[in-house]
Formats: sequence, structure tokens, C-alpha cells
Amino acid sequence: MDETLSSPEQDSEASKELMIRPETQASKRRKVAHQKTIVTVKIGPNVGKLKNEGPPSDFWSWRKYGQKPIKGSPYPRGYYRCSTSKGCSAKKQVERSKSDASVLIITYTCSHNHPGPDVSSTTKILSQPVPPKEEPNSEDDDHDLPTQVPKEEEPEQDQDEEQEQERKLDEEQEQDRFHYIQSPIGFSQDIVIYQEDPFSTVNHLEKTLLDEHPHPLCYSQLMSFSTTPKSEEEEEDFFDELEELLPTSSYFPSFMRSSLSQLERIPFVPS
DNA sequence: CGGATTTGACCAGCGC
DNA sequence: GCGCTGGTCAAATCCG
Repeated sequence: MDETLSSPEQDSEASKELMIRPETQASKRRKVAHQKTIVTVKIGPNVGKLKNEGPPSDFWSWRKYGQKPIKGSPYPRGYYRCSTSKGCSAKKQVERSKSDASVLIITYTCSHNHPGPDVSSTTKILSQPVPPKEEPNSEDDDHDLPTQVPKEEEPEQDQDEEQEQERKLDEEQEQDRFHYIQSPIGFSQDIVIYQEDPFSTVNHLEKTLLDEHPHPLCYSQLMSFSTTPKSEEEEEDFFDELEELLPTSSYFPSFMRSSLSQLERIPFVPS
């Protein structure tokens, strides 16, 4: 658990203190340089016709706690907090790329402090052709998404050992600055994940990429473009680097790996 | 009726 | 020092 919400968010009583703006309040503000995972999702074109963005599903349960218009972007940014576990401080921000409305930029911050969804179940879901329904009327989030998976398939009480293992895994991932399992994606669109070092300039890089190419982050798409200037060599380099950076064999949940082989490419951007 | 979402207000960080 | 901007809170509202 991080400092972000540790004290004030625990219950309503603590939230009263919030109004007094205790010193911990400062830690809630921008100064906090959390580790961030930026997930860029190519969504279907018709999603843009919805009232608002329709963020893809992951297997956590998120609760929206705010929305703000972002300067320079015609689309607002939604703020979500993990509601799977009460004390969980995991958060995510969902916004659209200003340069391509069909691209969603999801920024995950903080870590889940509770066991994640059952990987096997997620794999199941991912390997399924996601039902075309991925078009919720719900504007901009994923509360209608398969977030119930962990609850249904992983009765917490009988999974102590697994939970323990998952926690250890989480810790390892934290140490290695890879915690993708904490932001599992369960949608069928093209996905790219950045792991952002708090001190790096990924934002800038992302911006650059998005500005330069309408769909720069959809690597699978790039690969399918016969006319793409990107050479095979580059692709190989990319994956070589990716393998070095992402010890998928040990860290990547199977569902992520399987997804990777199908439609995801996760360029890690070193600082 | 309980939980989730919406939305305006508040506050702190940051740049000028 | 001031204004802008982003992040969060919480009351009001909506929905199942």
C-alpha cells in the first residue's frame, strides 16, 4: 500500500480528517511520483460514438471517483479507484488520446494490496473471442466488465496459499518494476503497456509517439501493414529488447503472454 | 435501500 | 506571488 490513500481513505471517519487537510494530504497530490503503468488501448471506432469513452475491461473492479477535463484534450479524464478490496490503493486514470479518439490511454498507479484475479480464469476469458458486446452503454468505464471474475472464481478464503504466492509474486514484480499482473487487461482491442519509471519521461515519449503516428502504439497493426516502414529487423530488435526487459517466462501471467502472442505488444520504455 | 456515478468545489503543485 | 492545472473529496443523484 502506498502513501497515496493510506490514511484518509480507510473509512469515513478518517475522511473527516481529510477536510482538515492533515499533512498526509500533501502526499495525495501531484508531487507523488508513483510508479505508473501506461496502457494504451486501441478501441473500436464505434466506441467513439458513445457518449463518452468506453474504457476496456480489466479484471479488477473499479469505482469512479472523479472526472476532469484535461487541458489540450477534448476528452475528459476519468479517475478510478480499485473497489475490489476496500483498502486497496490502486488507481487508474482513463483518457482518450487527443490525437486519436479511438485510442484510450489508461494510466495505472499504485499497487493492488490484495490478491489479483485468477490467472487461469483470466486466461480463459482472454482466449475466448470476447463477445461483441464490448460496447457498454456505460460511458466511460468498466463497471460492467468481467470484474466479477475474481470474486466468483476465487473464493478468497480457500485460497490462502495462492494468495500468499501471489503476494510474493507481486513483491517480486514490484522489485523488478514490473507489475503487469496488477493491471490485467481483458479486452480484445490492441493494447500497449508502458511501465513508467517515476523519474522517466515516458509521458513525453508517449506524447511524441501519439503525435507522430495515429496508431503508433498498436504494434500488431503496424506489423500487419505491408507498407509499414518498420523493417523486420526493427521488429526483431524490438522483441529481443522486449524479452530482455520483460522476463515473460517468469513474470508474465500466462494470460498476458498468450495475449501478447496474439495481439499485444508491450514495449518497455527504459528511462 | 445500498452501492455506484456525477459533478462542483477545494486544495496543492507547478510554471511564469 | 499569482494564476493555472490536475487530483481528490463529498453531496447529490442515479440505478439495480
